[in-house]
Amino acid sequence: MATSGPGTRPTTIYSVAQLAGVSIATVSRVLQGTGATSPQIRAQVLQAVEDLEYVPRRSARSLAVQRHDAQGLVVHDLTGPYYSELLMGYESAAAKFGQSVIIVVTGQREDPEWAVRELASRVDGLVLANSTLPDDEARALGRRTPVVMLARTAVPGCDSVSAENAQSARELTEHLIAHGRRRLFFVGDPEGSPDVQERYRGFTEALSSSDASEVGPAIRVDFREHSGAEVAAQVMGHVNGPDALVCANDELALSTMKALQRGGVKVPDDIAIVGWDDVMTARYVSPGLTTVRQPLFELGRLAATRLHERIAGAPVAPEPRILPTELVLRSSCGCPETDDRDVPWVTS
Amino acid sequence: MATSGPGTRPTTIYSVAQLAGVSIATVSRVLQGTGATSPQIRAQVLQAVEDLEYVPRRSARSLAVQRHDAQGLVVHDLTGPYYSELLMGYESAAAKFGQSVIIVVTGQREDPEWAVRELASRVDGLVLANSTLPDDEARALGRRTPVVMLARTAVPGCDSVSAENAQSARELTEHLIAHGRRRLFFVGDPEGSPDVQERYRGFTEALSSSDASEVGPAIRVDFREHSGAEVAAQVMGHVNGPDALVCANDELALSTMKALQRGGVKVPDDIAIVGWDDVMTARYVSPGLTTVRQPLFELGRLAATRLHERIAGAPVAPEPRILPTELVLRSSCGCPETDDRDVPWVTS
DNA sequence: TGCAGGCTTGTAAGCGCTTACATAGACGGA
DNA sequence: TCCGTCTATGTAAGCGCTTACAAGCCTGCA
Repeated sequence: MATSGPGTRPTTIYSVAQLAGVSIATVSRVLQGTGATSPQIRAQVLQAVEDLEYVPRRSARSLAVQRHDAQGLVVHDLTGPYYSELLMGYESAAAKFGQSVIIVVTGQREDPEWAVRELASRVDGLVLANSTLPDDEARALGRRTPVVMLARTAVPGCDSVSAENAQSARELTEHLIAHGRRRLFFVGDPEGSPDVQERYRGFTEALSSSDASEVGPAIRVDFREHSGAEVAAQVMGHVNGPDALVCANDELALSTMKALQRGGVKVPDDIAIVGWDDVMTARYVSPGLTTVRQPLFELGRLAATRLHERIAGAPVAPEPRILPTELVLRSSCGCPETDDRDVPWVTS
Repeated sequence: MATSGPGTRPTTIYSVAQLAGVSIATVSRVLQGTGATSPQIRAQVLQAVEDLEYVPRRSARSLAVQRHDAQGLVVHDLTGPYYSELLMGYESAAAKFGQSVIIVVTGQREDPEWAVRELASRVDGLVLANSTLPDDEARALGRRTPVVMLARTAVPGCDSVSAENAQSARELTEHLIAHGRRRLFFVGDPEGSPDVQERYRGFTEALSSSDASEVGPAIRVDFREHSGAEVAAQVMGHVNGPDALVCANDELALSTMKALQRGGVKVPDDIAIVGWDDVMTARYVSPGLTTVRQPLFELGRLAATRLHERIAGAPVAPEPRILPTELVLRSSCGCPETDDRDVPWVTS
């Protein structure tokens, strides 16, 4: 029974109070459940609320209680499977705390810093993913509002959650060496993101602590799919090229693999290829792509949870929280064809 | 030079006014650019704003101007590549209008309707994707605030944007018939979403206007990857099984294809398979998956734009806005191996 | 010199909600 | 019967911002 049509004044706490024959304070108390109220009055108020389809204005409440019940999530882009799952985890945790999430994608913004400041004024705290804001800006923000860093180098005064990178890179590299590979190259630009930087670090560490080969410079390309052709061309041009490629992510690994295969290179016989993220395609291509699975949903959830705690008054955690990752061995590294555990097309 | 530390009172328009030696009205006018201000005063104010790192409280402004400069986006889940791109398009358009976007994922909510009502109280309008709220609830919402329906059957009083489905389904089906296929089955549950319902309609229309075969019932399974094995088992059980499968989306098509291949069925020789969405995997598998590409980014952008117009006062569009889709022919339908236009691993 | 009229700035009244405090009954014990 | 106490409700003061309106100042013209 909405009495509010176009032109009618919107229903406020005053309309409800009037209809229920009580004061606005009483309405507020009934709705908040704060303060004692007689069952009689409560019923009247709730009835009026229902009749008018009353929903309190968020902005008025925020102004009064100095709280938004909302968290901000700032990411650079949303492409790839990476973010949808992260976002799911984030949103689901935030929902449990009764928090809304406002999302800002800085990638295409003309003025990211302004966007984030603006965001900060409508939330109780924010999560900053990598490649969104420079560290000093982040730190400044962290002084005024709770901030959690996501998959990015720790900043003093801010919490930090991320997935483990260097260790898995080391394992992956050692695994390739165990397969007899000796000329390993890293593909992707370590400057591009802290994640990749860590992966590159793990890669070089594993390499230099073995007698496999000298550590060559990384093949610096953009992380996106279109770089594959470029990498393949570069690799096939070598006289004594690599026999293994550690790629910064799966998109890069997959497109490189395809381009090499089209060029007549055999994977993994001639060149082994591995990546990061375990995207859906990784288990559909042939050979299956060996990669590293990140707990993305969990990462999102953790970020939301930590931010919520901070908003509730918890102190900044002294240590960054780092989630373990998991090697997924398929056959692009030289392992025998997968036995199909955990692939969805097999009934178990 | 943030003078605000923990414990200090937060900076408000009053602090700025005081520091600049003017009234709060003047500060507001300078910041809004409304009303004439002398260059002298303006400079003082801006200086103070900078010194204090002042950002106006959003809630106070919203309360005063009765506007949030925010849009709500309600989706059922975020899995798959579908939503990340849609979201990118949405966010980028909204950003251009100076709008924030607050996102609610109803999938795991205990009370979606409450969540959406709550959302409605902190935004100027909302976009409702399919499978989020029942129609009557949506319509009720549409009476009180601008609402745009996304990829969902039109609701009177609400705008509606979606991608074309029936037509492409018809084309896809006719294409398979032209390949000589005669026993075509649809895979996926038409009840599951309006999109799929439309696709099924196109499928049956094409079939009944040809002399290919009778229209069999759809193989009703969940849209997710794990259904592939089930479909394959069902299909291989037939004595005179299908020679073509039109799957409701790519995930289903891909997992079914894999499962069939593992069962010794040749694609496309024994059975042709097609899907919808053109996910990344579709161009990496062998044979390449014939599918339908939807303009997701554009769809997101359109939804944001339409909502913005509605918020600005435009009337509800009488007709739903339907974006065209595009057939992507690869070889799972029986076409010869793709010539690799538009695949990223080929330098052009 | 006086005053109309155009600028610039200040004053103050909201916007809708929460909440500290005041107030009015109801009840029980002295 | 009176008063202290407790409970249920109302009153009113904000929260930080915008904006209609008032007020002051300066310019230029009669």
